[in-house]
This record gives sequence, structure tokens and C-alpha cells, in this order.
Amino acid sequence: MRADAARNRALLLAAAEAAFAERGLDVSVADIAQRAGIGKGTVFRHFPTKDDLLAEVMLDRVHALTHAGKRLATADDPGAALLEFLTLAAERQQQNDLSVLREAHAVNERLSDARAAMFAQIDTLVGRAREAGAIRADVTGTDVALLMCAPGHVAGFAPHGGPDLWRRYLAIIFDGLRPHGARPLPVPPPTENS
Amino acid sequence: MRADAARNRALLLAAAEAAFAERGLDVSVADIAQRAGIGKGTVFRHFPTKDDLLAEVMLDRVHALTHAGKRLATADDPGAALLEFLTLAAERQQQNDLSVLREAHAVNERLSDARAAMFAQIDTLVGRAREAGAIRADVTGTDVALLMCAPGHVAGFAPHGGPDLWRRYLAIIFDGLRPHGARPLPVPPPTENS
DNA sequence: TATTAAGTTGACCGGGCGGTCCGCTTAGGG
DNA sequence: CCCTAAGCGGACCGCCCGGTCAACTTAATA
Repeated sequence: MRADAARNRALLLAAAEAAFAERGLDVSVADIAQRAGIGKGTVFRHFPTKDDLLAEVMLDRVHALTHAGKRLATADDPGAALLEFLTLAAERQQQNDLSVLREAHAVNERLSDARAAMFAQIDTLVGRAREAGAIRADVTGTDVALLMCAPGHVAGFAPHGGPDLWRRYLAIIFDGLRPHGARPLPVPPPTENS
Repeated sequence: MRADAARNRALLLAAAEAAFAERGLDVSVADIAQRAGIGKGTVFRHFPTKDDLLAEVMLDRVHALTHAGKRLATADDPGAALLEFLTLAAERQQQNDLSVLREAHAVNERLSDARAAMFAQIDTLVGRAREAGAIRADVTGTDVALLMCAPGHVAGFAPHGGPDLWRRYLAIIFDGLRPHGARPLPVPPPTENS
């Protein structure tokens, strides 16, 4: 692969990730190309369809989370490890990632596999946290996989919320996962209110 | 207003609500019209733009919730009242209602006013629940307004979840709002798992 | 029933989208 | 340094969308 092609590919992926995060999945390919400073045709040289581009962006994010999960799976405190994983997930996943992943099979087989790997990693983290008594006995990996995007999603709709508002909702939701009578986390105050 | 026009208008609103809920905000006007069994032109006779149609649908939903909130504001048990309100909200709001409401001002002034009225009603419910000690002292109406759509939203992404899966996540989230050491609600088991 | 205004309809329009293509540019090995 | 193939870019295509319009249909009144 030629050097300029590799550079443009990296530029394109970065621009696409930013564009999808800011404007949603409906950004036009032309917009992404302009943001990357390349021509529209070049986008389709690197990725046959817009969906393939999206899949590649998602693949990077899912892999990063999976690796973080693998690292945290051997931590001393399984409860803290799960919380840190959820923090990473909420931090990165500002947007509607789950809606993409749900239809991952239709988009891309590799992405579908990556999702399965991430879910398996979540199962491990949740299992360890459950055994350690850090979360309720009936909480499943699926529960956590579904709930982990909620803080970022929900905070995104705040009228005046600061950029860290998601931490507040992560704390609230995580406390809902804890066993009966657990002392809840200190909940960060809302930075601003309506 | 002529009788057939009123009938078509009702048919149209029902079809639009169903279509938006099932297919998202991107359903074409033509699809909605076909679903209602009327011509596409008739849609634009009743509502000048697609956004106006959407605003009318949302207006009905927001008003219904506001009225339910007003009824619950005088209930004996403020904690139970808030929970019932959240149950109603999660039950109806399967979809991305918040994303619409956030841009309500851009869509329609009446909708913007209706949203403000609903938020005020939520503030009342939350205030009463807080005073009764049913929820944490630091939980605000904005918190609840943001979190109330999360159960429906999150459950919608479950691969095999039953239609009542949102109840599970409502219970978890509501428990996160309760004061320290509160006995959590019984959490409905997941109907199915991945 | 005759009249008419209100209501309905689908063909039609401009615009923006994803995706294609071919002439131009340029990296990089011999 | 030159040649060539890999890479680039933007004009272009077909499609579908929201929205318009003029011809047609019908409910309601006298």
C-alpha cells in the first residue's frame, strides 16, 4: 500500500468517527470526505460502501473496548473493574452505538464477530463481579451490555448539561445494579440544571 | 370540518404514531400515507410539513403523560406515584422521543410549551417523592426526565428480549434513584438471554 | 336532486443522497 | 530520472425523499 493511501485512510477513519459521533449516522459521505480533506471518490476506493466505512469505525471501537475488558478481567477488585469498564464504555459511546451493533450481522460479518467477542468479555467481567458480591446475583452480561450505553445516550439529551453529565447517570445506573442495601457510590451533582 | 376529513385525519395520526414507533423518524411520508390508506397529497393537506405531523403525534403523547402526572401528583404515596409515572413513560416511549423533544423548539412552539409543562409536572412528582424520602435528596426533575426513556430505549436493543423487558431496566434504574440502603424493588427476571 | 366548496389524489418537481467512472496526479522501484 | 501502476477527485447517474398542483370526487346544504 502506498504511503499517501495509508495516510488518507487514517485521515478518513478519524474524520468518519468524529462525523458519526457529532452528526449521527446520517452524515453524508461527501461531508465526511470534506472533513478528511479528501475527495468523495477516494472514500469509495477505500471502502466499497458507506456501511463498510461505518463498520470499520465501529470495529475499532468495539475492539478497543474488548481489549480494555480483557485487561480488567484480571483486576483485584471485580466490582471496581466492572465499573471502570462501564466508565470507559460510557465515555466513548456518546452515541447510538447499540443501534448499529444490533444490525451488525447485516452490515458486516467481522463486526458481528467483534460484537460477540465483546459480549463474551462483558460476561466474564459481570460473572466475576457477581461472584465477588459487587452486583446483584440476577444481573446478567446482557443486562450490562444493554445498560452500558444508556448514560452517554441519556446525558446527550440534557439541555445544558456539562460534558461529564454522563458520569452522574452512570453512577445512578450502576448503583441500581448493586446488591440490596449496598452503599451507593457518591453521585456527582448535576453540573447545571433546567 | 367535513366528516371524511376528520376520519382521514384520525387515521393519519394513528398510522403516523405506529410508523414512527416501528420504523423510526425516517419513515417516508408516502409510507405513512399508504399505512393510513390515504393518498400522499392528503397528508400535506392536513399538515403543512412532515415535521408538523410529527409534532402533532408527539403533542398527543406529551399531553397524555402530563395529564397522568397531574393525576398522580395527589396520590397518597409519592414514591409509588413517581414509579407509576415512570412506568407509563417507559411503556409508551418505546422510541427516541427525547431526541425529538430536545429540538422541539425548532419543530413547533406548541410542542415546546407542552414539553415545558410535562417537565414542570415531573418536577412536582420528583419533589414530592424526595420529601417523602422515596428517592435520594439530590435527584432532580431533570434527572428523572432524562432517565425515564432509558428503559424503553435500552430494552429495544435486546436481541431476544420479550416485550416486557423494559420493566426489568426500569426497576434497576429506579432502584438507583432510591436513597442509601433502600430495599430495592423485586427485579423481574430477563425473559430470555443471549 | 342540483350546486358547490371542501377534500382527495397521484403525477410531477427540485434537491440531496450513495455510488460509479474516467481523466489526471504522483509515489516509488529499476 | 522515467515509467508505470496505484491513487485521486469531482462530474455524473439513478433513486428516493419532502413538498406542490391541477384535475377529479364527494359531503353537505337548500
